[in-house]
Amino acid sequence: MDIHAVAKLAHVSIATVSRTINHVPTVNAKLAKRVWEAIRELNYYPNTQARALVSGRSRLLGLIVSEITNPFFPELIQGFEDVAVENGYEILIGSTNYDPERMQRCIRRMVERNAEGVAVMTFGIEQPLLDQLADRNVPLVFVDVAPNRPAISVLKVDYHHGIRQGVQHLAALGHRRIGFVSGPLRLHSAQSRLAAFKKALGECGIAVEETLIFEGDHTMEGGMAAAQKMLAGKDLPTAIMCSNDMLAIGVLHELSRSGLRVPDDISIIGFDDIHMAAMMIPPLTSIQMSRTDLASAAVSALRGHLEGGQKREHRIDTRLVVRESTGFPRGTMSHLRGRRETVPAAVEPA
Amino acid sequence: MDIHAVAKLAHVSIATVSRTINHVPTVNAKLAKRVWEAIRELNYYPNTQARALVSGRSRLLGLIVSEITNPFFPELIQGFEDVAVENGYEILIGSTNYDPERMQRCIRRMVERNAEGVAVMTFGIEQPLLDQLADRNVPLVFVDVAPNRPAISVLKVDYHHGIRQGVQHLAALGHRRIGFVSGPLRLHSAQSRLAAFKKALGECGIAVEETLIFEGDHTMEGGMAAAQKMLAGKDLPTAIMCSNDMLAIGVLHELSRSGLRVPDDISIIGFDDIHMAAMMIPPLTSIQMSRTDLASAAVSALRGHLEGGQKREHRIDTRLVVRESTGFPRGTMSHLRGRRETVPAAVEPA
DNA sequence: GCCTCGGGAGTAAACATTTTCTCAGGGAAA
DNA sequence: TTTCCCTGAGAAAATGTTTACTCCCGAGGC
Repeated sequence: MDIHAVAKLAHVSIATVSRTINHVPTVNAKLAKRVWEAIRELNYYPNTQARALVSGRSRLLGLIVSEITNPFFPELIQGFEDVAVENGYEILIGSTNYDPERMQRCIRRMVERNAEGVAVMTFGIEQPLLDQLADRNVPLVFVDVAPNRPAISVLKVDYHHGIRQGVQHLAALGHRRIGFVSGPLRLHSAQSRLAAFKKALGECGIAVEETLIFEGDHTMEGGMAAAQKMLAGKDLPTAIMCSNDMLAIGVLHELSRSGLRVPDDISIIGFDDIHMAAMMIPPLTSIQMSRTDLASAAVSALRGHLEGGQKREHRIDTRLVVRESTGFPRGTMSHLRGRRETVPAAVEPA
Repeated sequence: MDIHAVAKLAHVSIATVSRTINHVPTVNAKLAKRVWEAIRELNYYPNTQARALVSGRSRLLGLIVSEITNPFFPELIQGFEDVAVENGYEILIGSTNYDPERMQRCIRRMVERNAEGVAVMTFGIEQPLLDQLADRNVPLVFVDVAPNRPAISVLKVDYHHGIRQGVQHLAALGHRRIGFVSGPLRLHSAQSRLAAFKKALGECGIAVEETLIFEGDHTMEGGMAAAQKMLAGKDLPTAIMCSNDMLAIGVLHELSRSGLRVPDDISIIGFDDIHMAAMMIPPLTSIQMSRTDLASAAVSALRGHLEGGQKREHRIDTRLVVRESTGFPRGTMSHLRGRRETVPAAVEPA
């Protein structure tokens, strides 16, 4: 069931079969028809490794994410896969779990399998590890920040836009003490989000209070831990912004365990707007960063490098999605409670 | 940077390099050392496609899941990947989204890439589509049910055990009207879960009421829709069991939107025990089906076919994990509320 | 001392393609 | 009619491995 069988059945040479399969235009229509019929009849599939070997093109794109169990990433992977497959590429997934050793193995696998391009969506680079890829001139895409070399693109996320919308939303509701649960600050994206938050506070005329800023780790457990620390402090914030939705879910959970109500006692805003956010109780106000945009920008950046185009920088927007985890701060405008104009009415306790 | 370069640098033949890499024991230790040094110095990686081409082994395992955005599957993928990589395999992921056309493409990709084995974890087979794989004698693993052919294994999930525990738990709390939100009934696994539920009801001496059984689709939206239908009925159940956690989360969300409290008004039990279940408000009582067990059973079944072992059937356990979404039915034993002995005290509203 | 056996290393074939040459044949121009 | 060019198809080289086969050399047995 190789190309020779097809050639024999179609009474042509193997070269003609190959050309037919690859849609080389010089092949005679009549022969091509015979070839396609033979292919169908034999149920023939070209051998990918042989193709890759001789052509030097694996048609494989790598995607390295930090944590496949964070729902943000499956949504991203889905989009990435769809766009990649659409363009005739297969994808290779690696999940690092923030572990440099796993990262190392992922990269090794990408190199071994000859991935033609790799998207590193871990939101934080481990520079030395990636040299193996960069040294081989494998096109790369990063998020936020990237070494400045040829064949490397960056997806610049405009954290500031969405986060400012979030802070403005809180400020408009009357919040002045706004806490922040950050991601691990060694991650560039976590730093950017925190910086955007501080900047937005300034723009709203609110002073930054370092005691209201907690470092988490982008997991639900991290959110719980941060909330516990926060609750242990004496002067609670009236609203908390989180560096991602998983943190927000953890915070929400911990507040609920402590008997605090969201948004009546404390408002919460997440980041990413994962699908699950809308299902939380209360549904989580969050800052959306489109996974499909991110995915298609990543693929198109890689394709750019591979197929001649370029455009080294892509911009990704963020925007606030208001749901029911944000409301007026406790004690203010309480007579209006339940009649908020900016958010749909939450389910109030009986 | 191919094997010849290494051979040259180490002053040996390419065959010796190949043997060294593959740990063929006959190679002289001294030469092997020279080879390894050369490999390190050149930073050489063997070309996977060439290896695969000549050896006929791609060292690729396929994993087809129904929906990568359902958190159950990333957890499964994680486990599968870990075990596969541990055994020197790479994985190829396909997500069908319950769409036969996508399934078709997934299978085609698996065949084209020469996957050595494929785990079909869609919890429901599309028989004719899989013939392409079966015809090529690719070892397969299914969940619950599989065509009886050589090189095909089944992972039999013992739904009944966990579901019975769940029903018993509810019955012990005093529930007699227990609803069920099933998955899509064309999926074998959804049918099995429903059947196990009915059987367990019988064992607890509770009659099956068909009007309390709703068909969902294993998504949160499906759970919401089912809950809406349920709420539209006149005689509400006091507890609801769901065919997976996503449904349960949807139901929880919809009940909350309607002002009903869980577990005070209605108890809920999910299935799968995804990580997120513990973070819901209230934390979801669920029936655990271990992803890591499933993953390692799948890989070991495939390896069995590939490397000579066999064992065609693996058993997967399920067990109840009690959290706070289950409690006494409304109106009964209300004097005991807050003093349940079987469940940790829930956070009661003030 | 010679022959045989075997350990260990090298040579070359095989794997299934793509792609560059090469060549045949036909049509058009001189 | 001859020559040139062009179209289209086949032959063969090349891709980077693994592995069967060969070969050399040393040791041991007769």
